[in-house]
Amino acid sequence: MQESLHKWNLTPEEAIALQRELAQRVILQDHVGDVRFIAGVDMAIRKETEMARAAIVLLSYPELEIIEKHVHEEPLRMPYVPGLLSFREAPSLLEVFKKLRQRPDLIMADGQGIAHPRRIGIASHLGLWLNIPTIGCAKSLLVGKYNSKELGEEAGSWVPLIDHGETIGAVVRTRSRVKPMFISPGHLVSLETSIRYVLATTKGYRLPEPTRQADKLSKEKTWMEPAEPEEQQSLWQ
DNA sequence: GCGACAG
DNA sequence: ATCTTGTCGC
Repeated sequence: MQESLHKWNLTPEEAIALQRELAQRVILQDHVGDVRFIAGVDMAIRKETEMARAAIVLLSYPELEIIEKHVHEEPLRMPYVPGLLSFREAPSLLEVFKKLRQRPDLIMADGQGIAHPRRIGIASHLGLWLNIPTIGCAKSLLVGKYNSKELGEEAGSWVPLIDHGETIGAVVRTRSRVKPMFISPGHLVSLETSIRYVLATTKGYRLPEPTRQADKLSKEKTWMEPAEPEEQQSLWQ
């Protein structure tokens, strides 16, 4: 069962205050046991219908074979606000997580872990809610700086991502001569272990398999029929 | 005041 | 994130 940490329909000010509280609970030491199952989560949006589709894929490890895949569709709840992504996407991701029959030992999310202004990106937030180790696998930078000249062009090379003197993640070349990924611990995992699992689950593509498969599933063309206008409602306006 | 800004 | 066709390269 998921313990309800808090409600989700908050104002931006309330959400930021909540993040400051929750960030204090994030654990950056490894509490990763035997890893046999890794889940990847992602969400796609259909602008015209304002529908969201959350997707989760469970892979075996180290084989990386797909064991389960599920989606959950619902109307968008919140607009996108930089720094508050989890309030837009996490509720849907938690819903689709409920469909898993096998509890994952590790979760990889599309977005930041602690590489966030308040050190609680969507991966950290999900980890706290589920009490499962999580890793943030973002395709672009939110905060922090890094030495791009020191980042090698070959797959596997990485440099630390630093914000105000604090190491908050790593910029990782998952594929040779391709734009790097921005990796950061979410919850219950160290940066070193985060990098290790990202590289161990990357199979010739820029995105590691868990996130790549979830991304693919979320974007599949077949969507549910749009709801009739009278049963549509914007929950944030 | 001016940019920057996960997805 | 989404919109949107072809195209260059391994």
